[in-house]
Amino acid sequence: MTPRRTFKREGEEARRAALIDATLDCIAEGGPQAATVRAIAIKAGVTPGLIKHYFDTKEDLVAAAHETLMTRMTEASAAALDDLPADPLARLAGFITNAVTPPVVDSRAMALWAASMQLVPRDTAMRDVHEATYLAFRDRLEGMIADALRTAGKPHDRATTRALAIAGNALLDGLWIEASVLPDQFAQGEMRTIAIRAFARLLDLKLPE
Amino acid sequence: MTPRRTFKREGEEARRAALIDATLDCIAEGGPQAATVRAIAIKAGVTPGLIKHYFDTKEDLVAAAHETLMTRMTEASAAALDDLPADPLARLAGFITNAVTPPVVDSRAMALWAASMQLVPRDTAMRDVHEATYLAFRDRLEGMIADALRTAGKPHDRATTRALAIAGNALLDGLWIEASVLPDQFAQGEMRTIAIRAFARLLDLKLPE
DNA sequence: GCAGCAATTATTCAAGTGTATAATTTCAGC
DNA sequence: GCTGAAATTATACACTTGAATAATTGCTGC
Repeated sequence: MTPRRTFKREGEEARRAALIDATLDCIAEGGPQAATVRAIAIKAGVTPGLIKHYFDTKEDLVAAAHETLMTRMTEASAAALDDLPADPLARLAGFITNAVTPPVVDSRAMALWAASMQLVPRDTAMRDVHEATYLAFRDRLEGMIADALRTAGKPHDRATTRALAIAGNALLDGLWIEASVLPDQFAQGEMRTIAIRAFARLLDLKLPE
Repeated sequence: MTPRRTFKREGEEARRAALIDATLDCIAEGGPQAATVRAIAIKAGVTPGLIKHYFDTKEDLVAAAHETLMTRMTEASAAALDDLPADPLARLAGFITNAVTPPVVDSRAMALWAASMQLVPRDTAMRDVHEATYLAFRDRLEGMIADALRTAGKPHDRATTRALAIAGNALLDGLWIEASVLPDQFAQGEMRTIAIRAFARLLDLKLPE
């Protein structure tokens, strides 16, 4: 008889995290259909049965994975804030740069994001997560836009900053997508320049390039 | 014995189109995993075996479906051009409006688009299709931007119009996504106003609202 | 060190998957 | 009307899927 495979006990949190990471890896590499319980288990270094132990159903695991993904994206953009300068104009410029250059720009991240977006229209829970994530990012951008406008002595009422944040957010999203998916279409540093100048014209401000 | 199901012969083109439409319906409703040969066949009103007759493999059918989807999106934006006014500023404004309002804004279309985007990073054929589609749309936008700038007597060299087209395209994409996915976040007509004003500031032009 | 519990693996199962092949039916050309 | 070829259906199959259950193992508290 082949001996039963040896194993080590990990904490619940570690195992759940490992399974979620494995799920995201599978989806990134082969799409949702590649994220089978067996493939996930192998990538997590575990047998399929364990999934059932930590998640009632595979659907639960996939949902947890998508929620984790969105949370991480939000946290990543928040963490980058700490390294930005205090001056509102430089701060906004740094924020924009981060959004349209690696490592935020990344084809794997964009594939995962697309997988999540696909679920949003038909899954209420996913829509709620997306809505919260979207608004959190946009609100942060709106705050920085308001600060930048105030510094420059420009009007910055709520109606104006809201509209500019919606447009600015859309601009960053669109640039992020294309930079991630068609990197060869853009020269080194071109995206950054385009993004900064577009924001400068959008806000009618001089932003440090 | 239950009698064998009666059928009618359709032309090859009609059947292929029906199968492709059925595939897109399945993906839109339940994601790629819902697009099984049986589900597709039922929706197309045929039996699963027929798929094999028109497509060597299911993968071929799915690939054809995605290519058709992208082609249709391009054609839809091209068709709308014919109904636009000739005046460059009004024409650009109309083009922008189309991109951020129904029927172009549509959650089903956005779910399908997300499904395609997910494939792009790991499927060269899909990337080629996406790249061609993206450039076709962007070039069209660049032409309209150049016309609008010329009309207004503003500089419109290639380097400038290229950067503005990349940014404008990203802006429209981002707004289209959010309008499609979170329609409740925006008041009636708000997206249109935001898009027009954002373009006006981006190009430093007065666009008809 | 040992008892017992929970974590983990192994095994099993029914349902669903894509595809290949055989059996029929439609329809165009004569 | 026949006939033959092509379109379509029906059937079969091997494999994968998610889940449920049983068997074992690692570990904590004593």
